[in-house]
Amino acid sequence: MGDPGGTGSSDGPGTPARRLKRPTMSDVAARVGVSQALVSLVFRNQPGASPDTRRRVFQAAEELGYRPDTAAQLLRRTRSRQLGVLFTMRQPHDVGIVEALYPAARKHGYTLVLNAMVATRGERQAMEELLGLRSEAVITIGATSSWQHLTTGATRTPIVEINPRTRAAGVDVVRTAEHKGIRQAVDHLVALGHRAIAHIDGGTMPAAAERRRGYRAAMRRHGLADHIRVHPGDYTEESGARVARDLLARAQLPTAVIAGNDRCAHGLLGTLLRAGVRVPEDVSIVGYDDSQLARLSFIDLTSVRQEAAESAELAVRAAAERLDEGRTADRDIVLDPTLAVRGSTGPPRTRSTPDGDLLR
Amino acid sequence: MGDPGGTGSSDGPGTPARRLKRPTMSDVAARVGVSQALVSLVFRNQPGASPDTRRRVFQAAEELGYRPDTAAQLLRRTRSRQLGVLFTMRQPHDVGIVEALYPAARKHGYTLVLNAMVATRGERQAMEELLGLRSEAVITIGATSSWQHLTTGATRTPIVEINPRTRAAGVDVVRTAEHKGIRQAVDHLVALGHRAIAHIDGGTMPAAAERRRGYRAAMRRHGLADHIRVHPGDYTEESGARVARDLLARAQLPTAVIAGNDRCAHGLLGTLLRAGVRVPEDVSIVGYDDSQLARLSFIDLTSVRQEAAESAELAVRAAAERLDEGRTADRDIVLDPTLAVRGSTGPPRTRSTPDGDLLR
DNA sequence: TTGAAAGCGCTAACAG
DNA sequence: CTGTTAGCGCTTTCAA
Repeated sequence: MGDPGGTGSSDGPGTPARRLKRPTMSDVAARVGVSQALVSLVFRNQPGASPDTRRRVFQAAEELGYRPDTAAQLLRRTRSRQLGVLFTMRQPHDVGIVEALYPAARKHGYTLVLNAMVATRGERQAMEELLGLRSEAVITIGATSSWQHLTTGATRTPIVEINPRTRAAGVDVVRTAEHKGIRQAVDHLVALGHRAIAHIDGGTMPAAAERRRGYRAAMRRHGLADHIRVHPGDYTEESGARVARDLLARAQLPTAVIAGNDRCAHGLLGTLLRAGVRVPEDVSIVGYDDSQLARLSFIDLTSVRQEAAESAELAVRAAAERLDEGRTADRDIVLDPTLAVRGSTGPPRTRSTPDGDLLR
Repeated sequence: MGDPGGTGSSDGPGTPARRLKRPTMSDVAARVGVSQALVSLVFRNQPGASPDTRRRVFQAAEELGYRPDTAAQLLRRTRSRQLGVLFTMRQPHDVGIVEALYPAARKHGYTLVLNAMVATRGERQAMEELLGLRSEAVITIGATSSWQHLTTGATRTPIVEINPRTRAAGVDVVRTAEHKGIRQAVDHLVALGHRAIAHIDGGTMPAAAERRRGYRAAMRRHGLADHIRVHPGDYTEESGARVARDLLARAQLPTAVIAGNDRCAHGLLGTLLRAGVRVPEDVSIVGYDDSQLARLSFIDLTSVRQEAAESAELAVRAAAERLDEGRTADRDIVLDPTLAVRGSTGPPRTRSTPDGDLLR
């Protein structure tokens, strides 16, 4: 092996990046003996070339190792048909949405350009790049809208925000009816006989405020206002673990806890189990997201489900409506979550303590 | 709010994608009263424009909402200075590498183009797209090299594979000395007094074969050939959970298990804990990757560490060497892992069973 | 069914 | 310091 296709070692060190030019459409055209424009036709599957020509074009392309140049296509085409995606890789549910975005985009005739938000590269810079790459619209997942000002002016790129952390005007939003999800969780626990139901919130994370409000409202609806306990947290395992340690240090545990998301629930569950607390016998736990984590056999977490595929499809559709159908009014799409009941919730143990009220 | 920047609602439905043309360099140039080329200079921070001109150019650009067009830059520039990244979002360690790739690329003057491998879009298609986007080189993470044939011919794009699943010629590889990692794990366990040390392998996943071989070799080196037990698995939590259930069904548990990666160890740990087995008192567990999972307080997994940042830096450097220094010979870069000792390993309980040998 | 020609928005080389 | 010129590789329109 070593050097297929080339007299090769004429590059020595000190010869930066002198690679053979990659073949262009004109090269293919020349080889077949047709015009370059016709080759373009063939590659775009447009009518107007004889079957024989098509065959010869493809064959020549193959022989030359020709590959269409996206930059040139993008530059010349009226539409890029690309959607930018701004996402984080650390939340399992967000990853699920990204994965679901691929088929959704394809269905609407779009292609995806990913851009991750990582610590060393803010949301803002990522958005900037996406816009430079001719994304016709940008879909953000769990972002903070801190780039709002970037997309002002005459050429406003449509933005669709999935589960945004903050609310912004002039964009489409696809989100979950968080209060309904939380209410289902509370209803489920109350139906099992729980009263002391605590909540670990998500601080400033996406949707955390609504989940917190939903929890309070649902508790009050059941006449359990006195049992409302909100423990500050975020969407990480360690915040769940920390709350677990706090709870363990107290005289009484609540009989049930609704975590801000699955990762937080995981930390709570793991820490409680380690301490010898049984789940759900001693404490019931509910997560949020119904991510892959929740479905693991040894975690088996009751969790509020938001369909990633549905969010993805609706987000792409919202973008397509602006782009292809000229919609200009903002859309606020709210999805109803459902509760996936699993093994982490069950009836509370009726304690034989003299004081009848738990965690009072 | 509703319609900032525009007389607005002249688009109605049925007017697909009629957005105002975005401003170009010429527009900026016209507004300032200089040539377009000069604006280009300014934006590239090249010498050759007066401070005053620069200021005015930037101001005009700001007012117009001008943003450089990447497609045009890419098309015209001799070099794209873009590196394609082919990755999966489901392995925590791989995500860590992607994150580390951003600063590494910037340091060498490159930009990253991400392309995820998801179920509905094979490795091959992802690689195809990356090449179309003018990536000067492609870095893959945990891939199978199934795209090998795509990059043949005269214009070979350099490929750097981080922790590949299969071995290929004509590419650079950055990988871990797996046998050393496993050996450290075995040494650590043996030093603690363990003899019955089992291994859950990773099937066809990246590096699994070498870890398996390394395990066998290390066990033999300690004269523990009779205790070699390889349980088939993969790199998911459920495979660890399944092995845990298998082990629990037997008379004797091994005193220690080395899992194929952290996710697998997590499944093993979680399932054993649920069954009332204590870790590390009854069973010690070692993971592999030292991912964020391993560091969680309630998991606290002894694990073989591979530095994501180091892999990322070396991969970018390998690409840069080919691109900027004309290297043509393949490189095989092997990193030494270290063992991060945490709470999931400890001395085995000396059992009071008449038979002195465990799991015989 | 095919071809010619005109650019997309920018960079790079040169000339003033 | 600034302007002119010539394309990058492709799509699009118009003619043949």
